[in-house]
Amino acid sequence: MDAFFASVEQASKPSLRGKAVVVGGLGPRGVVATASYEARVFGVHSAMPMAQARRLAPNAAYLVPRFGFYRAISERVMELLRALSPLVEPLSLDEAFVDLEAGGAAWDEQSARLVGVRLRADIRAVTGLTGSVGLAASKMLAKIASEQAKPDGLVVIEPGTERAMLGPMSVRTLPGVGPATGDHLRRAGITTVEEIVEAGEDELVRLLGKAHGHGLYAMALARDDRPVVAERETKSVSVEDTYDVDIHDRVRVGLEVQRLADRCVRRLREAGLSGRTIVLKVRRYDFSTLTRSETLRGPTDDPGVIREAAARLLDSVDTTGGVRLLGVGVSGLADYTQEDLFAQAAGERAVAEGPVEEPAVGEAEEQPALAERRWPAGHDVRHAEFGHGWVQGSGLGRVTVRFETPASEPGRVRTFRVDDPELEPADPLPLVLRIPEGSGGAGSVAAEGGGGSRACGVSGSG
DNA sequence: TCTGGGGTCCTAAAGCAA
DNA sequence: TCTGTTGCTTTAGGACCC
Repeated sequence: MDAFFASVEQASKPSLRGKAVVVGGLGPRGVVATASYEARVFGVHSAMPMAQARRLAPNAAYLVPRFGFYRAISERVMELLRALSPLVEPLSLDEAFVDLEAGGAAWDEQSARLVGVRLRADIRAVTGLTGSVGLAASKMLAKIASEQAKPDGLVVIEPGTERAMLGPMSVRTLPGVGPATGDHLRRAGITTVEEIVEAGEDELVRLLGKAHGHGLYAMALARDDRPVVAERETKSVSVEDTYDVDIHDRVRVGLEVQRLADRCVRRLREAGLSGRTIVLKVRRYDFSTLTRSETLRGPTDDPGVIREAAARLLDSVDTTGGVRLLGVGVSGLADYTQEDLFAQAAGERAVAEGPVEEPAVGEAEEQPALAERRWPAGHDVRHAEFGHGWVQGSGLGRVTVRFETPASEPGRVRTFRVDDPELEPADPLPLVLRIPEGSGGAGSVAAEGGGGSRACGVSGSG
């Protein structure tokens, strides 16, 4: 999907269409999650500190992400993909690989192109948004193709043309080459893909180590046989918070770690998981980051156990000078707990006395709502008199609302007191009024398998 | 006003057992 | 018994991705 978060906001807010829109954390330490193409013109891009974005594009609209809404839209797109093939590998809310050959949806370039064209039309019909499609014989190439297709395009990399295409491209094009590896290679005089090939496999391994070296050399030769895998098991669950100002008070640090442990447990339980290894993450005032971990004898999802482990780990870290981020995570996951095993053993002797109700973890303490927290920029609201709108900004006891809907003309702005009884938070409205019947033609493309594996990337964000 | 949050994978060191 | 090798597990850190 193209500039996904920003595009969703533009689709639901007519007054923002064609305008610079930046979605991300709005606090003093926020970063950009997605910038609309209009905002990118000013040099704003994802992962950029919000403060810098505001300097570059002071007149852009700045909104907080609405993940629940994005997830719902993402799910509709994923459904379209799953109609093409059972092998769909989501990479994020806005990107996925599809193995078209496995789905019998396509077997040669012509049929694949047809599928891509139809898919893009279906995405538009179902979500009102644009998506880009890259078609190629491997995941790496499909991904590169989809990058080239953005925004709102379709690119096919024809078999046989891969090496010539990759050769002059930057090493940074290849998956797994980020800033650090890019620098490393540049210092060795390697800046393009063909220079990787010229350097040779041994040199790459010498420079980058075994796994990375072999892997990158193969990619440079356009060799990539990684399969599209539909169901990948979660390996870890974690939560973390960056604080608006550094925390110096050791007692407060301890309390935050307990809260994070509880949040982590909640997530763990929602996923029906438990884990053996507890990880504490601390980012200090100077941005230096350290982790401490402890592995238990068996997996647990017990809030007390995880809280205690996190507290023990905190004992071993020096927080003088202040901390800017704290995190708690659990890995070594299982879908049972040590206690289950004991219970099972016990259950073989005695009949269960009925389920023991664990006290719900850490609920109750929903913050007494700073007015600004109640009216996050970009979130939908409903006013008894003026109808549906969204928060344009809030502060100083006021909240400014623009009244418009996805289907309306750009609307008018009005300002209210934050405690105005006529105003209440609302759910997002659907972006398209009518979902076309039978769009997508689920499973309607029949075919037998064919030549090389064929991956199709639907991609965006960038 | 410098630098989010949720993940994955790899490496290296150290301890331990065979 | 001493020494060296190998391999597994735990821990810590780093790079990368969206």
